[in-house]
Amino acid sequence: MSKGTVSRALNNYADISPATRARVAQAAVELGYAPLAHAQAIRTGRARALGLVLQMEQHDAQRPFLAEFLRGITRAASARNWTLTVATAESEEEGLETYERLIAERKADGFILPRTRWHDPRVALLRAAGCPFVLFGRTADAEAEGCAWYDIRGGAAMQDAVRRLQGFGHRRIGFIGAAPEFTYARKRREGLHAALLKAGLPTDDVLFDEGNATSEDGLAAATRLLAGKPAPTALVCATDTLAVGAVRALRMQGLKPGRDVSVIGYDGAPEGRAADPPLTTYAVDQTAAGARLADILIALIDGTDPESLRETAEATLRPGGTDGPAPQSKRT
Amino acid sequence: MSKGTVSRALNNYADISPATRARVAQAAVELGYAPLAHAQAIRTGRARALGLVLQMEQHDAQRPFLAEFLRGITRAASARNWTLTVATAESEEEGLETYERLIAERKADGFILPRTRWHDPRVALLRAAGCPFVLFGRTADAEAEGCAWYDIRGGAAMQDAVRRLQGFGHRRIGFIGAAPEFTYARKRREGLHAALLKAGLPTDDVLFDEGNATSEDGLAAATRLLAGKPAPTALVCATDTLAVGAVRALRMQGLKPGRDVSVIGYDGAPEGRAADPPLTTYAVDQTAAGARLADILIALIDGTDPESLRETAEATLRPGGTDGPAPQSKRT
DNA sequence: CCGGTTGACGAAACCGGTTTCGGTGCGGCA
DNA sequence: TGCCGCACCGAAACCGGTTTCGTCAACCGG
Repeated sequence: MSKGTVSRALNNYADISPATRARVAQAAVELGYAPLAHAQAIRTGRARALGLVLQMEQHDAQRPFLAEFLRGITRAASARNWTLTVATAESEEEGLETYERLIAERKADGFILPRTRWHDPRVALLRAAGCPFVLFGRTADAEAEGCAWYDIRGGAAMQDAVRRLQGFGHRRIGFIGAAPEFTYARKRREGLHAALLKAGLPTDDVLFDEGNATSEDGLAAATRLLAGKPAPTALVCATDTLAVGAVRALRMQGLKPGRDVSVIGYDGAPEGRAADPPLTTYAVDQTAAGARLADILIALIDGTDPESLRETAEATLRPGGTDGPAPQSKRT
Repeated sequence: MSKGTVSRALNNYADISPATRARVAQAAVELGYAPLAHAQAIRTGRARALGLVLQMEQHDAQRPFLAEFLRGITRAASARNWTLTVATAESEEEGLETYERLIAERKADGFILPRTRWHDPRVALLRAAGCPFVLFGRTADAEAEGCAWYDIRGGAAMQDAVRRLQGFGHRRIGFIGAAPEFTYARKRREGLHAALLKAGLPTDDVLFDEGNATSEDGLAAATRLLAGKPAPTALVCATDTLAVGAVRALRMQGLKPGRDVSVIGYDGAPEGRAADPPLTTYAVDQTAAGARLADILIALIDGTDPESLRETAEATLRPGGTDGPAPQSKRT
């Protein structure tokens, strides 16, 4: 039997009789034969590999759920017999070089772009290289540029947080935000701001403390916000990492989270769940996100129209013990 | 110029004149040319890809430092122009199947085996397939089987912990261990036991609580140990995750970590560093480990003798606030 | 001045698949 | 019976590199 026949049989070509196809499949199992991925790639141009470049910034908010994220990607990928190629970079320049190298060597057929920035240089690079990619989050002009994306509507979660806190009787709500060049930070801040406006609650600039990353940043920001007069009775945080720091700030001031001051986080990070009391947060399903991103990217590589590959999902409230009714007596 | 010449020029063959070599290199830069990795692989048999299969057990102690570990691997790999292929598996069976698939398709030239078990089925599988691999940790017969490895001497850290606690005046030291089928758990337990014996301190069975994984397990184990009579004045934990739970157990009993009971962890996990007070722990440099593992594996694939590719490193003490002098008054 | 080496490169085989193309055998129809 | 068309499969080109082999020119010593 010629190798051409074998190849067509394994690839389900129409001009192979069912009998032959079965015989080939049988023999493949017996011999433990599987076509070498790179030998296929040379002709098809498909390495059947997704690419993921992790930018290891000093305080990578993504680290706690990296494992879940990878799990989602690789599960979806291997279901279609694809694999994941991971690279890391210490800086933005190195990151861009890494994309170029992976594209040039064709180590990956397309990329998942985590932690999108509002103006993201990776988009221009990949577009120029003609390399497919899917955004986790969006950029300022993702729509106009015809990008595919998967986005968790963090703004909606912030609105829900405001509703929840308002229901608890809170009126003065502070925000501990992250670096606004990241889309997620920007969207969460905008969502909170809009919700406060809509609810008729104060939106003083002094209530918004942005540019934070680490737990220590969260502690410092909470300390600043609580020093305001009047002080907010609730703090909404852009990430759980920040929220953990904020809770620690409360403790240092002898305040009880959930009673004296409410704290709500975002992410659903393990350190929040394990904290005492557990953090009230809007949890993101990172496994599902990774899986959908992989599916979208593979569809994109297979030629699907990017405009039809845009999905959003919601973060879901995971009530903990760090929020509750606003204190009646005015604290000073 | 023929493509054969170009290939030899780029691969530094001896029979290419320096002038031609320079001209080719120049042209490659100008045209932005880089050989397609899979096209090279077809002839050389090298995909220049390392493989890493993560077994996503329910409570994967490795998750907190996965990012650092990946960083180390990919940094070392890309320095030699290799990449990393990552896969995940939900169970051991699925893990073994994943190795087989990756080997059959030659998506990876070799594997890094994290979280080695004392009797590890992956070794037999990879050995049978003739696929190079390096162990992070060792197996029972790694030496006899001629395996390459990189190992952090957790047993030595445990010995150091005993010395440290003995210096603080502790005599009755408990151990919160992990599942003993994992090499790291076994070695840490053995190290502690040996050190206690050597120091002439008690080694009652009741002082050893094994098979724990999560922070909740650590809490429960600490509660059990502290209920013993006489109760230990110090707890050494196989992982920081367990130690965090142990500290919480102390708090629930109104005991102050570092004063009433000392707790020492192992790993150097971020949740321990960020805890209050910061956890005293033996920190492992996961980035360095990943980097060395990658270097070793590449050397192995290039044909170096495995027996010469065995390295060990030490965990380093990172003093925190959870240990200190033994309480003078006998607690009941 | 000439034969033999050697250095440097081109030509072509090769890697293991995919895809195109052409041919064979068979059945159906006139 | 003869012709056509179709289903099916083998042969060969092709993908983009690597590696082997052979050739040619220059250079060397005698």
